[in-house]
Amino acid sequence: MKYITIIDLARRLNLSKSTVSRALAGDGNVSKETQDRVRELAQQLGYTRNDMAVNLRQKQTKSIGIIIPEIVTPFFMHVVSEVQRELNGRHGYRVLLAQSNENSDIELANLRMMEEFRVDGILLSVCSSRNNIPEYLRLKEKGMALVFFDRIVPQFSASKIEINEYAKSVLLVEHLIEQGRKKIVHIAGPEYIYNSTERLRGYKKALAKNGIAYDPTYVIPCDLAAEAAAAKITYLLDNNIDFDAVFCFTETQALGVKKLLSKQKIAIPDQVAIACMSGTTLSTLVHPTLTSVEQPVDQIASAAIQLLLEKIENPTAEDRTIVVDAQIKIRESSAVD
Amino acid sequence: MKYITIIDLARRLNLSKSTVSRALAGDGNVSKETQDRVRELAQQLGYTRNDMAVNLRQKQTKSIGIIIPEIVTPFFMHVVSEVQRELNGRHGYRVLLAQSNENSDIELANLRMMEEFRVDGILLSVCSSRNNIPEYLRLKEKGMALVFFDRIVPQFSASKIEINEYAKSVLLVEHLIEQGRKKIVHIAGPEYIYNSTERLRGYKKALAKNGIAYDPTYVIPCDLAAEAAAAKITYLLDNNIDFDAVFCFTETQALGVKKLLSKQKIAIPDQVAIACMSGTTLSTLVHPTLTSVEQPVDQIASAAIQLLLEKIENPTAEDRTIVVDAQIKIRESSAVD
DNA sequence: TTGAAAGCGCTAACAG
DNA sequence: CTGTTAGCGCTTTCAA
Repeated sequence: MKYITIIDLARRLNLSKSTVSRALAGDGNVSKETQDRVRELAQQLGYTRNDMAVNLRQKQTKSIGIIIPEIVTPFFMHVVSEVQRELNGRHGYRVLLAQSNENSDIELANLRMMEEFRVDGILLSVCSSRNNIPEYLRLKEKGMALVFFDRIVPQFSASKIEINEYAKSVLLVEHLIEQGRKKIVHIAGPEYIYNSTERLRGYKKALAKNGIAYDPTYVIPCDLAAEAAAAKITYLLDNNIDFDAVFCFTETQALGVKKLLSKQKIAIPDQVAIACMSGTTLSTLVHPTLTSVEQPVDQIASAAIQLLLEKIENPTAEDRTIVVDAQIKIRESSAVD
Repeated sequence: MKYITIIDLARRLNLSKSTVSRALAGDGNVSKETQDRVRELAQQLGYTRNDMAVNLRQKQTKSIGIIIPEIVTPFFMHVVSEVQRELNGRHGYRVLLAQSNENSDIELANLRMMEEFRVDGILLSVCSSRNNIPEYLRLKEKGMALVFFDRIVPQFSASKIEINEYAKSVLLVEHLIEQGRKKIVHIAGPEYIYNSTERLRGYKKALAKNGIAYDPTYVIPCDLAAEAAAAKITYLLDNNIDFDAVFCFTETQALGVKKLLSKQKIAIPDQVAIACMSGTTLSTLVHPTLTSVEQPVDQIASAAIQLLLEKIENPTAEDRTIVVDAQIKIRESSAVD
């Protein structure tokens, strides 16, 4: 594939390549007339700038990396897609994506890969808030623009987009309480995910606010799989521990719980309500009894871009945290919705 | 961020940069001893090659683009993720992703963007099998490596990964028939998506094979939204058209249908069974009555990579089509599953 | 086995 | 306003 270069243009116009370059860049130091001539020919010949050459010269790659824990949750993909759109279009950045499959080792490999690709910055949502801290530190000290989002690392100082999981959680649990639920089980996320500890905090707060005693029996840490959540519920049933609601960390867990309760002929939501937070189309379509919360994807994306570009432009800029206070919209679907 | 270059290495070792380059490349024309010295220092100083320089020199970008119609269906993301992993790892390619949001104009913009980024090849799953054909042609004639997958364009000659929708469809419909269903509605996809016409063909074939008369009333073209599918079913109900099964084009449609039937107090699957093809975790967890089919994601990904690299290496290579005959696994969930 | 030199396409001093 | 020159980091002849 033969591409037109500024040299081609220069030759045809009897100009030096510098002038052509300037004309194309809209430098100002070039006569209106030549500028027009150059641009017209460029247009006509279908010239497009060779970014590799520019980047080599400029010592940047004009590309950024996004690393997310997994790709099945539509939330992440929505953010990625939005960031991509914005960064491709307005800023001319290439966006490289990698997913870690909830595995810190893969995450590490992904970080290394991005570094090898010499991306100008990395948007990161972590698998675990402890496993790769030394690597985050190394990158940061090396001057890599590194911005965390959603799954952040609380004890690591960096720019972050934090989602107010605590507030969301309080709201959701209070919503259950308002419906008369008092024995609310919390299928929590693993403690190495910060979001999960925040949600737990919200859960406790909601109980306290409403004068319901906190019972540790009702809080069950659990990994992210549907089966794991189902197993926890089975345990409760087997031990005759009574409950009237289940608040899950993830949608997947909620699905697992729902499946199990159905199998046990336990009426949803008459006997037990199920809740989780999520912003997916699927879940609201699907869960007869699911209360959900919407994530402000666009806000998150644009905040992430802002902080990232800030760091890219000025690597020594101060770290900033933007807390996205979700437009919390409780959306209760009826049993047949 | 200061990076070590071969010149740095050369200086410290009193060698020319050519020799260093050769040593690093494992050229062979360099003494074992210098080779070792170079490599050791490189290792020690954390040298990594600057791909931009290489690519500029080599006149390629070592990057490919993937354009998919949407990102919500996990199937696409699984393929993307797999291609990414493989291409990043083994082949050192960067992978750029873009989604067209089921809109041919956006798809066109995405194609243009990939071209501007000078990707070495494009993996494409189209929105419509007619709207952008002139653009596909232009790219192909320009020498761009272009490989279609899943959502292909039958009348356009190019390398493709085709999924045997016909066979899958026959199987699924026959499965319904075996259960005693005779009045099977087909909520079809729009005719500008090839896969949808293939599935329709399969539907007809299954009926014919089993001696069931084909009734056009039962075939309802429908766009991809859940609401659209629900509306079609409403129409059938309002007009007292009797049916005992619904075979949908997409999972989303199936969800819409399910929702509507529930609302109308129609028992699933006792009165009406719902089926669609899909390979998502969600759907099997979620649909009490859904029969699904698994997509061989890895096969698709590796076939796509193979054809793409083939075209990149030799742009004049003949077009090839690989038909992926899904490992068709009917997975029937019980009502409480 | 090694080095010197050219060049990929572009930008940015510097000079005129 | 325009041209000359140098150089980003690397590979690849061509000579030695």
